[in-house]
Amino acid sequence: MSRLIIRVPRGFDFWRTVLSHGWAILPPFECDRRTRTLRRVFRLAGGRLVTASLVGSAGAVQIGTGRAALAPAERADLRTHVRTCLRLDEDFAGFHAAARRHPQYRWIAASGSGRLLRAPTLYEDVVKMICTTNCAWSLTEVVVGKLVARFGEDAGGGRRAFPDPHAVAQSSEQILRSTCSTGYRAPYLLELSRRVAGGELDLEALRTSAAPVDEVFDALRSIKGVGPYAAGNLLKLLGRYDHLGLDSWVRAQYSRLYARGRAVKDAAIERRYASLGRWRGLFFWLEMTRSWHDEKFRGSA
DNA sequence: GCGTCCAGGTCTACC
DNA sequence: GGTAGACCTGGACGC
Repeated sequence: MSRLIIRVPRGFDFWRTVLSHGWAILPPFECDRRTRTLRRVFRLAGGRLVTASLVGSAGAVQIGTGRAALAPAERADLRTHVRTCLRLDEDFAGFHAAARRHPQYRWIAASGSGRLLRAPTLYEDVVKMICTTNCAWSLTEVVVGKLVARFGEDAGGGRRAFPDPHAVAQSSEQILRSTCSTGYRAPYLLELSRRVAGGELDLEALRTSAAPVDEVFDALRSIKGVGPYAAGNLLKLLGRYDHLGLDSWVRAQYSRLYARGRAVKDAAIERRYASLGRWRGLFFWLEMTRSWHDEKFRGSA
């Protein structure tokens, strides 16, 4: 059995990162709460597909690949993918220092919160984010599951990779609608996949871009189907936390927390977090989901 | 079982 | 710049 170990930054909490938002239960991610294992198919350099199981331990993340023996270059590639997904190379010291300056946010630093799980590629994150728009979470699960089942390459053992943009690009609106329940999002997903597959849109470059956040936001907004909500939340997966990424769920949560259930204008929510600077989107998300996390972690920290 | 209504972001047309 | 309506699906509800 092949096993790799990755050392993690001090204060890193594997399970809190896994459950930081809904990505962990969207295929090809699989989340086993009983064993606290995150599993998925990774596409390594050279195109080989490997199913890896990730488990947190003291100061490290252990990666198991079953019987698959990996070449040195493949091991290095897998490590890179895992580091990307778990945000291990992102520095949260500034964020936690900022959290400690606010009594109501000290729990964030104390719990090591802040890392939001992401996919190995921004293409996968964008596809999934489009699939969260204008529908219930249950439909998001259905659509992503069908996309992976229909277009994801078979990795053996009943598992599939996330679809390569070329595979989706060769499809059609009609097929996406009829086999993946994408509805009116079909042309958006098709156009996105064709632009990425054709090299016109270099999404991965945005992950390392030093451009001002507004430029990156505009680049994301140029993708059909990506509006303010989707772009704001994709920015968080790029390590830019300047936007709140408001949707109906967080609006409702905010109104429950601060307005006794009454509706609150977006501008008022924005004003409340404006003083938190470039981290405001992350403060906002963690605050809105705090009770959600407490339920998930109760008695199991 | 069937029909109707509604919620959920984004796009487009229009003012 | 702001607003209204369309887009599509699944769930809730009434019959």
